Amino acid sequence: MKNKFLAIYGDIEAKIKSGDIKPDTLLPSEHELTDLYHTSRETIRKALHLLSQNGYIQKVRGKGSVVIDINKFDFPVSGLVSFKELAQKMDEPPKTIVSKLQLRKPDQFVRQQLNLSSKEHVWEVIRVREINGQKIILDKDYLAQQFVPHLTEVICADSIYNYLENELGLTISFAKKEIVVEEPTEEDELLLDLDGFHNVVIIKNYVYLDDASLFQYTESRHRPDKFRFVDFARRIH
Amino acid sequence: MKNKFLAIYGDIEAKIKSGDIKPDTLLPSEHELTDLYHTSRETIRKALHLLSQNGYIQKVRGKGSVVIDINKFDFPVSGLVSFKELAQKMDEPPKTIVSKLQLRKPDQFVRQQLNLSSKEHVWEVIRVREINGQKIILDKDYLAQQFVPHLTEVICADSIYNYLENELGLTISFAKKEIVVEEPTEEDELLLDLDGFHNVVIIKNYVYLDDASLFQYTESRHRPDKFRFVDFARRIH
DNA sequence: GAGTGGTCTAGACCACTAC
DNA sequence: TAGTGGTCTAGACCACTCA
Repeated sequence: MKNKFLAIYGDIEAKIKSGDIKPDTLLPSEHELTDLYHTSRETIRKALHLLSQNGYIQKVRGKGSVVIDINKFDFPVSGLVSFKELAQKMDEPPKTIVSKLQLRKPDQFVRQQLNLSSKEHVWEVIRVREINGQKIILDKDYLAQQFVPHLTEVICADSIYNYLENELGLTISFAKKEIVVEEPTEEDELLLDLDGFHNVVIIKNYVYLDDASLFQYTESRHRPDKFRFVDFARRIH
Repeated sequence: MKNKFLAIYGDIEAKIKSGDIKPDTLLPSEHELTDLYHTSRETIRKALHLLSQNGYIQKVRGKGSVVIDINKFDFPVSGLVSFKELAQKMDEPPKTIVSKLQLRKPDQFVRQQLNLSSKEHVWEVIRVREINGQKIILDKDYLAQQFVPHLTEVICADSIYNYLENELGLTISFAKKEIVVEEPTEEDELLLDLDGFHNVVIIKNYVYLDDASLFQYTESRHRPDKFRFVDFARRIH
C-alpha cells in the first residue's frame, strides 16, 4: 500500500478484527495516533473517517473514537456482493450454468436502463447458480458492447467481474441497487428449483464504471429462503 | 448552516437537483470552486466528497467531477427510512394502529440483540401500518428503558423517532440492517392482511445513538408486494 | 481547564488525462 | 505541457466532554 492513510486504516482495521483493540473501548486520540504513525493529523483523520464509514468505529466529539462491537453482526462485504463472494462462505462448491449468452439488439426496457440507442448492441447473459445441488439464483446480465467487445461461455461460467477488471482493465466504481419481491415468471419456474415458493426476491443492479459511465444492468433473482442482504446505513444530519 | 463545506455541498446539490447543472457534464474544477466560494481547496474537496458519497457526482482523476444523472432513479432518502418518510409518497394518508405497548423484561432473544442484562427493562411496541385500507406492515420495536423512560400510545401512533430526537434529545447516528424473507408467523397472519401471500419480508434494524450505544432493535415485517428497498453502494478498492 | 474531535487554511508534490 | 484530482503537511481556532 502506498497510501499512508490506507495503510493506517488497514493497520487499525486488523487490530479491531483480531480483537487486539477491544469493542466499546476508545482508540488512542488523534493526536496520539499522529505521533504513533509519524504523520499529520489530517492523514489520521482520513483513516479514522474510513473506519467510521465502514462501521468499525463511531467518533464522539469531546470523547474519542469508540470501537463498535463487530462480532454482533455477520459483517457484510461492503459494497457490491458478487456471487463468487457469496459462494465462498458456503460449504459445498457452487456451480454456475450458463443458460444463454448472446449479442443482441436491446429491447426497449434494457435500452432505457442502460441509456442506449437502438443501434448499439448488448450482451445478454443468463446464468443459473446452483448451491448444494439446488438451482437457487437466476442472474440476468446486460452489458453494453461498447465496453465489452467479446464474451465467452468460459468467462461467464467463472466470473464476469474478474474478466472485466483483470483482463479488460475496467474498474467498477459503484452500483445503485433496488430490491423488490415479485411472483416468479415462467422463466423462473423453468430454470430454478423453486420448491413450492410463491415469490422471488429480485435485486436490480445498475453498475457504473470509474469514469461514471453506466455500462451494466443486472437482475439477480433469488429463491426467498436463500436470500439475505446486509446493509450499513449512516444517517445524514 | 454554519459549516462552510456543508453550505457549499447544499448549494451544489440544489443546482444539480434543479437541473441548473446538467447531468453528464463536469463541475467547475476544484481550483475554480476554491475561487468561486472564497475558501480553501480542502474545504471544497470535503463538499465534493459528500456529493460523491451521496451519488450526485463521480470524481475522475485528471478530468474532473462528472454530474450523475439523478433522474434515472427513484432516489432514496439515504440512511434510515422510517414509515413516515415512506408514507409521504403515498396518495392516501396512512394509518398506524398500536397493537401492543408495554414495559417488560426482555426475553433471551431481545436481551442478546440489545446487549442487556436480564434486570433492565425494555419497551415492546407492536404497530400495524395501514395503507389504502390494507394492513401491510407489522413493526415490532424494542427500546432499552435506560434511554427512553416513558412512552405513550399517542407517541407511538405518531412517530417514535420524532419523540426521541425532538423531545428526548437523543440523536440517532446509524443503523445496521438485515433483510430476509420468511414464512409468516401466526402473529403476522393475525395482524396483517396477507391476502394470500406466503412470505413476509423482514427488515431487522439495529439502531445506534450518537455516542455509539445500541439502544433499539426493530423488526419491520412487510407484505412482499408492497416492499421496496433502494441502496447506493460504493465499491471499496 | 485539559483533552477530545470538527473545521479551515495555504501551500506542496504527485498521478493522471487530454491535447 | 497544462490542467485535473489525490495525498500530505503543520498549523490555527472552535465546540464539546469530563473531572
